[in-house]
Amino acid sequence: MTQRQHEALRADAQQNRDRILEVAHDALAASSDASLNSIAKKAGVGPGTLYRHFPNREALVLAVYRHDVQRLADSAPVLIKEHPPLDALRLWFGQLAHYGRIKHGLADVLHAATSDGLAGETYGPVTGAITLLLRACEEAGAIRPGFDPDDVLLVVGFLWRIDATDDWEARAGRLLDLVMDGLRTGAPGPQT
Amino acid sequence: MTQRQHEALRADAQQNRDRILEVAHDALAASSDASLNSIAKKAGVGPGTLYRHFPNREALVLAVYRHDVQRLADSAPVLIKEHPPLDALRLWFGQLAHYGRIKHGLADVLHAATSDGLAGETYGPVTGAITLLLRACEEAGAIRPGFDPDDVLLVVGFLWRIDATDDWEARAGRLLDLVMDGLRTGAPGPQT
DNA sequence: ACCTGAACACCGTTCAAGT
DNA sequence: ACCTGAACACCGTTCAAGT
Repeated sequence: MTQRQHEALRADAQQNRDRILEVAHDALAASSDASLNSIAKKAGVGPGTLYRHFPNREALVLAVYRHDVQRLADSAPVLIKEHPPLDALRLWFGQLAHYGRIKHGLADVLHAATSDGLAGETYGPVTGAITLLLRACEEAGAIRPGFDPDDVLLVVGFLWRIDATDDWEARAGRLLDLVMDGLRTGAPGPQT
Repeated sequence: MTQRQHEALRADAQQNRDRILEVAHDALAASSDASLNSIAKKAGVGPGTLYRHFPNREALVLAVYRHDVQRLADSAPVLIKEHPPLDALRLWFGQLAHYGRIKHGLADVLHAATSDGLAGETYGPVTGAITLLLRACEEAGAIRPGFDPDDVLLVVGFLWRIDATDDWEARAGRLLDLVMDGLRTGAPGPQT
């Protein structure tokens, strides 16, 4: 279960790193804007130690959710195998929705990561999954070709901004349908 | 040009209020997360004075952008008169995009205001404008009926999250087309 | 190599004291 | 009735000093 991150950290450093991630995971789940100082304190390390491992909040959050993001991304090919492409896409969006709701802190970070160069690291798999799903749909002739995965993710970003009312699932469903309809073949070109 | 906000503030209070709004407008345009303390200082008032007029950041931002929001809302009926409904909707989205880009600080606040009860005050006109546009489109048979204005605004929220690259207009255009296609009549019901 | 924790500049927010 | 500005608890971040 222990992971060698960069290669051969000193034993105590590795312990600190793991402990910080563990604490951060809980703290961020409880409140997505938990302060770094408070996380450090809960982890029993000085603030300097936290900053040594994670130079900024974004780096920490990305590290915390790395595994979850990977799991989400990995589900894409599975869905494609088990469902028609369009259904797979829609189902994956559904997972994305639930995912983004629980790990609430991730939303902003994901977007921030898009614009910066560091897409490849943690955020890349998400783009990869969308690419895969879009391609499958294209090949089946179910959606119009030429959509950019990042664009699609940007549009679907509303999922993270639906408030936690009790009908959020219905709302998310309706809005996902709206987007799906926009992606589909059959929507006309320009004008009425 | 001076506005009686709540009714009969004392003269110096009114001056302070105006001055704060003026400074805040510039400061927020320069950096959407300018601190309230720094705004108070630039306005030449103590922090307490700022808090007396605006109990929190949200209240200040809403007050600052009140007029701009109103102007945006007012353009909706004009567009409807001058264009076919679907074009009007699309054009209005375009204005919303430009608007949201310049007054960058407003984006989050708008969303925050949606969930809280205070929609009516500053945010209401936006919903009103969308309602108007959607209704015109429905009556022309151009879009499917039953869309919730808040839902539409939520989806279109990606406009505020497109980064300020030089092709953002093209990107925004593509994504708006996507949404428009989802709204249109002609998009099939369920399934491939 | 790595950790500690005091320290810095700053944040939002409050409130006694003034006029 | 309104304003001032010191004060509080906290934030992110740094860095000398320790082991």
